[in-house]
Amino acid sequence: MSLSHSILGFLSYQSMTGYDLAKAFSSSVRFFWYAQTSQIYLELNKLEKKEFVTWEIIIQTEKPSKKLYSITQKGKEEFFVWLSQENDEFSKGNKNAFLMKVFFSGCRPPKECITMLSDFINDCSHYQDEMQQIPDSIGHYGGLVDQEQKLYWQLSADFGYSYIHMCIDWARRSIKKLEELT
Amino acid sequence: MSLSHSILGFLSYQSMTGYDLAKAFSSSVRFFWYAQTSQIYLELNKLEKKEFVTWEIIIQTEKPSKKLYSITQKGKEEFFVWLSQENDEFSKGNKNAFLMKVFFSGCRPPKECITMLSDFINDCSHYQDEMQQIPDSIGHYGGLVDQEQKLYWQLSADFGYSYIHMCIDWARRSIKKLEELT
DNA sequence: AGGCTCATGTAACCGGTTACATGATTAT
DNA sequence: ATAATCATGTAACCGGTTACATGAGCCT
Repeated sequence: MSLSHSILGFLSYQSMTGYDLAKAFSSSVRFFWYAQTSQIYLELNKLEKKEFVTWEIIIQTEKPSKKLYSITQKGKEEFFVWLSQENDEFSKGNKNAFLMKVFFSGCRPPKECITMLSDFINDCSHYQDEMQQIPDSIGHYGGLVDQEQKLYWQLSADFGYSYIHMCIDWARRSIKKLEELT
Repeated sequence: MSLSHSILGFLSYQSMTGYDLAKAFSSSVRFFWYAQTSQIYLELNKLEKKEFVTWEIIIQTEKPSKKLYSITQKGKEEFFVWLSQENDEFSKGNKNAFLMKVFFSGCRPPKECITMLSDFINDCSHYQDEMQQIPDSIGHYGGLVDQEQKLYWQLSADFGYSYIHMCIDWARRSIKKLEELT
């Protein structure tokens, strides 16, 4: 369970509403953890039951009222335990339907796989563009934290850039190999 | 749902038992789709209900009897529909708990993150070694299919190699950046 | 007798998705 | 009016995990 822990992570920066959290997710970590708004509200309820967060109603005059969630001491402890836990990224959790299709593409004309790979490159490029905006939005939230925190944000974003770059390179190489077939 | 479709993919090569499928998965596609043995049996039942597969009991003298599954015409059609469907790999399905930890590591000493990244590199190397064995096991199954099919297997494996190489490079760069902090 | 490979499942659970549902306030 | 933004949820579903359970036949 990583969504709940990353919610705790964001709340450790400052208190936030479910709506704020949804925006924070989509403007920073969505390239490695896309979180649905509805799911965030569900997780907040679960975290409340575990006493990792509390909330208070904030009445606003110009906007609808909102529930401002804060992390508890218990929540902070849970967060730090999670942070220092070992994780095995490579043995589990990699589900790549696209690669599965590549794997099984021997039964159809090479041209179809080339098209699929071209589409993939387009998706990559599109995603690359979207990711360019992430540093801006991180800058927007950047006021909350010190310079050192930003370095870690940068590291995770670098992974994203490197990954997408690798994907494009691989797809181009693959297309070349398939074109040699014909 | 990609597990069920990749089961159909394997069955399109030849008829297999659940046990065979589990071995085929773990010796070929496990680096981008780890499948539990029990899950494979569950999926086979579902595929049977949808009339995508049929089975017959094979009585063996030296070994326990087994259920040999075969793909039906309906199953083949379903498989090809899946193959030619568009997929958006980048907007969904990327859940990376490790990157989440990197993202939130600003609140702890850089040394701890460096350790985490070193462990990550070790995991990568270990995984890299495991992946070296995949071409051999693909060769073992290779008798089933023609040379062209093998190219696609190679492409998907190349993705794996490139990915892991990228991971190691990124982790090394990140460690350097963190060491500059101290 | 003990361990290995071969072989097949069931049950409880869980994180996450999809779709649906609602309502306040502000700006045009 | 009506669209956009702000704001919060529920219900049904689903793919996959974890843990458990069983048993045949072979080898030493």
